[in-house]
Amino acid sequence: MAKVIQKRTLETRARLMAAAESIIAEGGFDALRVEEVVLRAGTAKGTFFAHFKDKDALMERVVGARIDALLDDMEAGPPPRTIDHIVSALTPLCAFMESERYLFDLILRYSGAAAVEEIGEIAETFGRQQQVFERWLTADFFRNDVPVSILAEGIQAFLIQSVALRFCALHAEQARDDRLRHYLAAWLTVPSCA
Amino acid sequence: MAKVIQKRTLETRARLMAAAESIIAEGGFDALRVEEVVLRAGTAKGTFFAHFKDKDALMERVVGARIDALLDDMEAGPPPRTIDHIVSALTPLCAFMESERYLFDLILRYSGAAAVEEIGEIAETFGRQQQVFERWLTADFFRNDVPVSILAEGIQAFLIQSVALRFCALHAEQARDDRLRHYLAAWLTVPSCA
DNA sequence: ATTAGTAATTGACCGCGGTCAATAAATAAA
DNA sequence: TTTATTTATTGACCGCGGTCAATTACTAAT
Repeated sequence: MAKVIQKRTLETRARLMAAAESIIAEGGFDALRVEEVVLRAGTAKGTFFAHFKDKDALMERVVGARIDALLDDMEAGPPPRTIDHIVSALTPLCAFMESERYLFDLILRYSGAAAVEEIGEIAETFGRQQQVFERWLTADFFRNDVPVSILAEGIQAFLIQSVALRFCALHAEQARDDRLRHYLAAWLTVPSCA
Repeated sequence: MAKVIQKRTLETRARLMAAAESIIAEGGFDALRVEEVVLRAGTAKGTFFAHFKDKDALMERVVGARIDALLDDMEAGPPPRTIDHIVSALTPLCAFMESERYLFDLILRYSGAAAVEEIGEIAETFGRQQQVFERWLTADFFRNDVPVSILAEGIQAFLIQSVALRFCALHAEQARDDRLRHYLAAWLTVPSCA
């Protein structure tokens, strides 16, 4: 009862993915149109939806892969020892999320899995992110009066907040790194008892 | 050069708003269709877009008004003195944002003003929220080693995080209030020096 | 009243994501 | 090979948000 995957299927999917990547490379995520994808891939529109549940499912694939690559980099290095280290370790991920408004909204929308049975790629990356942060925090360079899981979730919250405020006309002038540094300094360290 | 506003105009807009409210009352924000709005209001489709820039502009009006009402309640009482007070003061707002996935995404998308010249209703409510939090924090029941503006932004971030994780299959089991309480306890108080 | 000028309304039309019954291609059974 | 069954592909069609040139309703000037 092994589900037979035809070679044709894989080829078609690869063509669709390649078409999508080329469109994104040219005009960004926001510019992707399903009709343009199938045009470049040389298939009918219906074929697209036979391979992907909807347009967002394709987006999740592409975006998930990008974020995974960024997380690979984060995991590669040693745990950061200072707030500044953390901020600079987070910079590539922030920059990616900030690169397009459409992208940021998409990531937020899928950061939580809608259903347990099918957790999307983007939601997976948020789970991974959580693990990376927890590893950083167990290295014991920061406060330990609060469970690392809570601290890690806080980093996630502040990361999103920092990026979100960059899209906000009321706060856009402030540098993202600065803001994030202030948040994390207050979140991850405890004022010395004088 | 005062722009003359015809009575007809106000009536039409009122009918559109009333139609929208009735649809939302019946099926939630997610169920609103522009075609259904104009049908109930007895106008043509084009009329809708003469009164609102797009569908989301109407949504902003309605949602903005609801959030404003909730903020009125928050402002009415005295500043909360404990974490538990804060959490319960935030509960109605959280419950509203959590009531519909579509609504939550909408609020996030418009929480930051896209352009300075036209700040939407929802973005306004986030500015007001900030002010309310800052007032709470200047009452001096919580940590004061960090500027109140930063602390207030943190509350906002944790509030959103708490609601977001409720929509997340990976974390949905935990109560929202509990999570928020843990965040805020770690954020707003400083461990005593023993 | 008549006319000129402005503001509001209309509905046919478009873009684009998504559906589905019909068809074709691949695979397994005879 | 032929037939039966599963799997992939197709494109006409739909839903719904949004546009715009044409039309109608209103207001002010003569």
